[in-house]
Amino acid sequence: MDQQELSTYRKIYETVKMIPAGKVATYGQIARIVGGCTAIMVGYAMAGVSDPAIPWQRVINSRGGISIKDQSGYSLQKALLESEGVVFDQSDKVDLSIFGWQGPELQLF
DNA sequence: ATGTTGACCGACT
DNA sequence: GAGTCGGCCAACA
Repeated sequence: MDQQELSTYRKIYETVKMIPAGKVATYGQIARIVGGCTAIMVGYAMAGVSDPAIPWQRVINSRGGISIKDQSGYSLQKALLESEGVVFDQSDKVDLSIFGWQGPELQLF
């Protein structure tokens, strides 16, 4: 992993840290905000995270669902989000029009 | 080096 | 809604 990749990963983590509690963002959204990386890179970055300061659970897929295949990881993420006030519907999906993070621009206001 | 998979996305049928 | 495809790129065998 060279310096450019480390920089990109740092940006990913910085961006994820900006997501407020009770809100969620999608992999593609993070990738667009960071720039120069793709959604699946964000997924890899989240999988390898060890820093508890990073709210990795607030990153979900574009359909508002959890993408973790591991069952325990899946239920853990869902539980963490529900404890923050995020609501899942009958299909285990989050309504992004309600809980979706609008991006870092919103925080300037 | 090559092929496959993946906590993915978007467009298309 | 479901299934397919191409694209992106890191990790792994």
